[in-house]
Amino acid sequence: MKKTEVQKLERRANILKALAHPSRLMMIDELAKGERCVCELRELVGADMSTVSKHLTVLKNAGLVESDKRGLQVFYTLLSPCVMNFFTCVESVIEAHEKQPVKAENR
Amino acid sequence: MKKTEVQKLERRANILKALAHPSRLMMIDELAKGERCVCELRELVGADMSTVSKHLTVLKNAGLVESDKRGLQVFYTLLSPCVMNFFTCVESVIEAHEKQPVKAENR
DNA sequence: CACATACTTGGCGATATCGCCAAGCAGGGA
DNA sequence: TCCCTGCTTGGCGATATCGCCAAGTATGTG
Repeated sequence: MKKTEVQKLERRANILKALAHPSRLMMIDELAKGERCVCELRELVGADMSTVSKHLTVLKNAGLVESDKRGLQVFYTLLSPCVMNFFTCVESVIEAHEKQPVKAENR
Repeated sequence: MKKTEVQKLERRANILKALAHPSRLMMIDELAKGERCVCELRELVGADMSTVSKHLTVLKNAGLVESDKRGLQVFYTLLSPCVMNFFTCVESVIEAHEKQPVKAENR
C-alpha cells in the first residue's frame, strides 16, 4: 500500500473526525443557518466557552469553518455546506440499524 | 436543549466516528466494490487480523456493514453505499483548505 | 490608564481509541 | 478425535480526545 494513499485517507479521516462529535454537529447545524459568534454557540451547546472555542478550532483546522474577528466578537462561518447532505444518509443508516440491530438468530 | 436532541446527535456522531479512521475508510472503499472476507481486508490494510476484526465490529455496531459467516470465513457487506457520496464533499473541503490553510496575515 | 468583555491557550485528570499479543471459539479435514 | 484455519475476544500499554479551570491576549469603554 502506498504512502500517499494512506495520507489521503488520513486527511479524509480527519475531516470526518472533526464532524464526529455531538457538540460540533450541533454547531455545524447552527452555522448552516448563518454565521454565529462564539458566545451564541456557547449558549447553544451549554458548555464552557473554552470548550466551545476548542471545538471550533478543530472544525477550523479541518477546513470546515472560517473565523472572522470583528471587534470583541469572533464570527464563524460554515465553509462547506455540502456536509449537510451527509445527514440524510446518516439518518437512513440509523433507521435501518434500529429496525434490525442484530439478526434474529443472533439475539 | 432537549435530551432527545442530544441522543440524536450522539447517534449521528457515532456513525461519523465509525467512518473517521484511515483503515476503516479503506475497508469501506473496498466493500463498496463487493463483499469481502476478513482475510482479504486484513491483507488490504496490512494490520493484525484482530485489529481488522475490531475495526469491522465498529463498523457493524454503527450499522454500516453486515457480516455473514460461510464455512470458516466471515464475509462483510456494505449496507449503506450512500456514504460513498461523502467523499466528493470531503475532497472539496481538503482542496479548498490546502489552497488556503490559513489567512496570509496569520502566517 | 484602568477595567470589562470576548475569546484563546495551557494544563490537568478522566475517559476513549488504537494496535498488538495471547487465548478462545467454531467449522472443516484427516 | 485431533488438528488446522479463520475469526473474535480479552487484556495491556501507548496515545488521543474531552471538558473544565485558570491564565493570557486583544479590543472596546470610561
